[in-house]
Amino acid sequence: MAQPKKAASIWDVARLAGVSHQTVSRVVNGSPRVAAATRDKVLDAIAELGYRPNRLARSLAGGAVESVTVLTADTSLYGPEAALRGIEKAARSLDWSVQISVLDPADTHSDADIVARLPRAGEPTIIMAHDEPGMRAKQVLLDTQPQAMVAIGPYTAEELAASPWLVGMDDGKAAAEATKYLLDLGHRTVHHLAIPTSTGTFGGGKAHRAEGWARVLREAGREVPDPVPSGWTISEAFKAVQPLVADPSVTAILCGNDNLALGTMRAAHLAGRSVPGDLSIVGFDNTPFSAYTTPALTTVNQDFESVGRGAFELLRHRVDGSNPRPKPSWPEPELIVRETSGPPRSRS
Amino acid sequence: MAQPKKAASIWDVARLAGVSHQTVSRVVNGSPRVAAATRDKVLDAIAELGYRPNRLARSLAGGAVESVTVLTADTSLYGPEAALRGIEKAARSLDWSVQISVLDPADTHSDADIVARLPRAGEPTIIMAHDEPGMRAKQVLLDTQPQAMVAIGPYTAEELAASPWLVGMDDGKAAAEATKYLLDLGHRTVHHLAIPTSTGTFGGGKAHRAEGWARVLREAGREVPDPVPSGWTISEAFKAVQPLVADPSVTAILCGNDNLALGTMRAAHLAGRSVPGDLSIVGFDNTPFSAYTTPALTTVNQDFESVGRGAFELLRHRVDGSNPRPKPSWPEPELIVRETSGPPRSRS
DNA sequence: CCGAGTGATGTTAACGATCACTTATATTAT
DNA sequence: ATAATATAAGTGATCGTTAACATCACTCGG
Repeated sequence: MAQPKKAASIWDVARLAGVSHQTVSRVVNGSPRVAAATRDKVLDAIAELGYRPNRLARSLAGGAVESVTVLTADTSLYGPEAALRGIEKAARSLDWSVQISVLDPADTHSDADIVARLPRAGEPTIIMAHDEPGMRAKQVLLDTQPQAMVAIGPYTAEELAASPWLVGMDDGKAAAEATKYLLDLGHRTVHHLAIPTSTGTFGGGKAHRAEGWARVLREAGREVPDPVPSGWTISEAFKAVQPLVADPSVTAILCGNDNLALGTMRAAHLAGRSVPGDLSIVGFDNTPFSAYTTPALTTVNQDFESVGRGAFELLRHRVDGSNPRPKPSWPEPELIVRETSGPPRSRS
Repeated sequence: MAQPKKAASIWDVARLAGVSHQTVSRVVNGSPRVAAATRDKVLDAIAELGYRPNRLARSLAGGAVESVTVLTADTSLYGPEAALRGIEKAARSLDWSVQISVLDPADTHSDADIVARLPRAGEPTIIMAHDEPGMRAKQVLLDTQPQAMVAIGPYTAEELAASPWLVGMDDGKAAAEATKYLLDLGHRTVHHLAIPTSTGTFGGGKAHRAEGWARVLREAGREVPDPVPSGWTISEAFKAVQPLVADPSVTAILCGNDNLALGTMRAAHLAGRSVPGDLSIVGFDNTPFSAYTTPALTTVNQDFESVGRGAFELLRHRVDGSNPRPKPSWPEPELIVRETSGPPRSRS
């Protein structure tokens, strides 16, 4: 039944309580310099008017910042989605608000476009830098407001050392482990169905997972087959992986993520190849569905939610330096062996 | 290399261009009352300083609103996530910004807590009202700022007529169709693995999908088995559905969403029941993975993204009345028959 | 040749808060 | 009693923008 008139401001509260607006501000912000009696009067007035501070005005006036903007390209991907969840949780616990803005890979964003996403100059920002638009945005903000940005992405130890604004996991190492596991199982080599690289064009930019995989094969003296490029979606993977499942000499495929693995399983099934008998499949990310496919997917667990939280903490540190520089702290990627991987069928 | 000094304001631009700040404002907002020469001067100054308007200040000053807050309980669910994507796209195309705030089902939010999520009183808000916290938030905002809120949720025709702030799909009808389909296939009855109801306690609140299912069974004069309550996650479904898959008299299960269906498929597999031979399974939502499970899941497609876009348009209409009252326009839910459903094995 | 109309700018006052001071009152020390 | 010091509350400026109104220089019709 509230009249849709207009919200109460700090002045309305002050008038009703018979004090100055500044005193109201003190009460709202929990200043100790206010008499108990006055505080109660103000609190009553606040309750009666249903007053609540306008955050916009607050941050305009130079109060606490209390907001983060997340720039991401693909919210339907499990990784970014989980990381976003982590950011949101961490932010909420401190009463920060979270804005999201999606970078559409379809349209080309000028640098100005990207910056225009932010509600104001210097807005604290977290970028999901796992693909081309994300990398682009990362670069723009790095040039514009390096102190108020953090990027989430895969990294190598050297990259992390060089980039105090980077948070993420060592994808290369995780991929290496998974590859080693398959080799130890007795596979002659391991094929790779790869997620798009950060530059969009395969072979161009960084591809941490692919690099880790290739390194292990090289070190083991095995043949390094050409990685097969795929898009992010299951259906793209399904199409891309066809030549691999059709080739009986392929006995193990490391997939760039669980979506790709699911597409691969389906393709293998339709091609009449049994998993893991004829073909071992390993995914990446430990997406919720991966434990419930049949056969259940062997994959690499990644705690994206913790990474998101870590990114938020780092950002907070960089923006106001209040909290101590947080150390990245989350479980290392870990191989979870389920049912889609096994030794190759002994040949001849 | 930008000095992290401080962002340029409209005054800085004005000074550099040798005009008043208001003229800059006119240029920025595309007012026609500005001489071409002046406009150019201002534009140059803007470019030189890298100026961009501060949205906070803008909306404080009574400018266009340009922001929506989305209140949701579970971003990991496909429906809300897709709807959020739709909202974000629609918002972005109009240069609105999107805030999200997650209602944690774990903690109990007081009404004040919920309102405190909003950056300011009267903030345009979209609520995902598919569970208890969402319904609660819906009610609070309905009391507080009915003009600036829209809820997304399942509805029946009557509910929609009564609630000009509601957007969503007719889940009951969709569930009815799926049930009818299974009955037509020859199943004696259809069991139901149900998502949590909007009040959290099963049997309490609305459960549109369950109602549609039950109605069809009743109308067909079939036995209406007790629906089996499940949580939202695959693992909860896997546990909850055990009695159903263990019972050989159960030949068809309508699942409240595709996650539950996946859990059911897995449970059926482990129980040694073949799908669809021994057991038909139908899901809900047409989650991306559903086409790629083996066997591929029969499910009900829902265009959540369009619903999200519709919610945004409706909100915009309600907030400023500028655009015409949008009519809900998106595809009806549609049954997609794939491989998990078929006629029951002829008994005896 | 002058008042009205028009187009391009400038001026001032919000918007809703915080911050840095200043002032008034109460308490304590000398 | 008086100065020194806390403590409580008020005043005014400020943040970056927009809205509303004021001003100024022209042009035009009578």
